[in-house]
Amino acid sequence: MLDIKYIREHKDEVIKRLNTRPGDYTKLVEDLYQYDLQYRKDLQLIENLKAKSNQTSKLIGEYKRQGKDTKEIFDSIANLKQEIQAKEKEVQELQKQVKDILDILPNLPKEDVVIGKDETENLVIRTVMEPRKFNFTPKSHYEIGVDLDILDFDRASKISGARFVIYKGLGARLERSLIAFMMDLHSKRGYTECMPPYMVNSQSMYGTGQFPKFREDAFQVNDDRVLFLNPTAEVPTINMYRDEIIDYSKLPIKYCSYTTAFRKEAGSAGKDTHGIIRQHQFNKVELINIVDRKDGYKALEELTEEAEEVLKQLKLPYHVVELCTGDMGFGSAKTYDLEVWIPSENRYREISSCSNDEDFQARRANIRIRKSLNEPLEFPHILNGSGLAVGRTLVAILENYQNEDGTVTIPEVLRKYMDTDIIK
RNA sequence: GGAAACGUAUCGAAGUGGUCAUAACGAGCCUGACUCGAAAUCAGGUAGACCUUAUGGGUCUCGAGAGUUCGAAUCUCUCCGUUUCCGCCA
Repeated sequence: MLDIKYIREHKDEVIKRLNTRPGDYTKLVEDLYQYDLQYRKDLQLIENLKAKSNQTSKLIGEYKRQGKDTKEIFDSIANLKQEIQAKEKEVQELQKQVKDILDILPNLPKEDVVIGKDETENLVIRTVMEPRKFNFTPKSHYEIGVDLDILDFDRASKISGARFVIYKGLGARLERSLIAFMMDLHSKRGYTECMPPYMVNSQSMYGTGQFPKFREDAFQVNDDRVLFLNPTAEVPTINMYRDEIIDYSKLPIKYCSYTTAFRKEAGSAGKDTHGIIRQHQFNKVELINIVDRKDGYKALEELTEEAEEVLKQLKLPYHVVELCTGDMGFGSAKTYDLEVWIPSENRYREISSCSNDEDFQARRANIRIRKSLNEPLEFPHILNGSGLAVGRTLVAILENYQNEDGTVTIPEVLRKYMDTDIIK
């Protein structure tokens, strides 16, 4: 959520910066500005009335104790009450209009982020490892997976429908090994391991920015209460601190959370229908940082390098892309994507997205930092990054490590987890 | 699943319709005094949000929401959560 106070004083700048994202935010921000202006005007009015009413009500108590007559006071208070009630509805309505707009405004892109309309204008920052030259035509991961009988799409669709898969045999073990490998790596480097709940409430979905705008992409569980399947470990991990005041000495807070993530993939019908690139259910190790606002961008570089370390150790070719304003997520102020080389597609595909949301989520989730007793509370910067998407990492391994005879060599760092050096 | 109790500040806890909500009483924490230093003791201080032409003034918050009332932490309803006992279960 953007800071309403900032919008009041920098309306035109806010419009200009938001409009570097897709869509036109001019009217929305102008409306917001007007609603807020009227809201504050009415709020003052009503607060004055309430002050008067509070004072008068106190008099009743005193008069009664002293045995005085209270009729006059009752009359004057009845009038006040009517006035307040009439005005209160207006104020609440205005307040709701302000909040409704604030809820759906995305974060301001950081000033230095490259301005562009979509992913074609993203900026490649660095490329690590040359893609391997194949002396045969590389197969796709789903061909490899089916041929080796480690991925089963047909039966998964019998059980659950489209966009589900069954990992079998060494496929299942590879997925499990990757999770363990990633968690081991990050926890050795200062991240606290975390396995949060897979079902979250709507306040949590609001706190990290999924709701209200992206409600249609969430799986909803309707039992005797309403819960949502975790769409990314970012949601439960960051919401651990919702409505909490964190002591400055606890910073930086760094978690690596492993969860299965669930997404409806609403609006991506027809995209990546083959294979496991885009599933309703997938495993992900997520890195979360909560840091002082002055450290946010240093932390973004470090977090990105931490995610890159996974690819480096697996010896997978990748590049780092700075997303342009047109391709950034809702809450992000600046994002680096890691894209891994996919031989069968002859291109790089996203395998991690590392963002600094600055105080956008902190403000929504009401997470604050106390530096000292006589300083006002501050919102921290909150960062998230995949470290990595496990299913897509498995895809990259199957494809990049495939051999001409249809077998797949296991990357060295995974062999102790896999207990074998080849899938055949 | 059955039964009951409870939700007040950092924690414990009092308050059961106005006179104690910045909030009693304990504890913790911070500052100062005493001390070579520490402990002990003593003194003071220890919410947050919002509005405001602001060395000041005001509104809101007792799990959340709604209701009754001139007035609600206190009474009523709904929801959420926690704990205990029984049942069931990995």
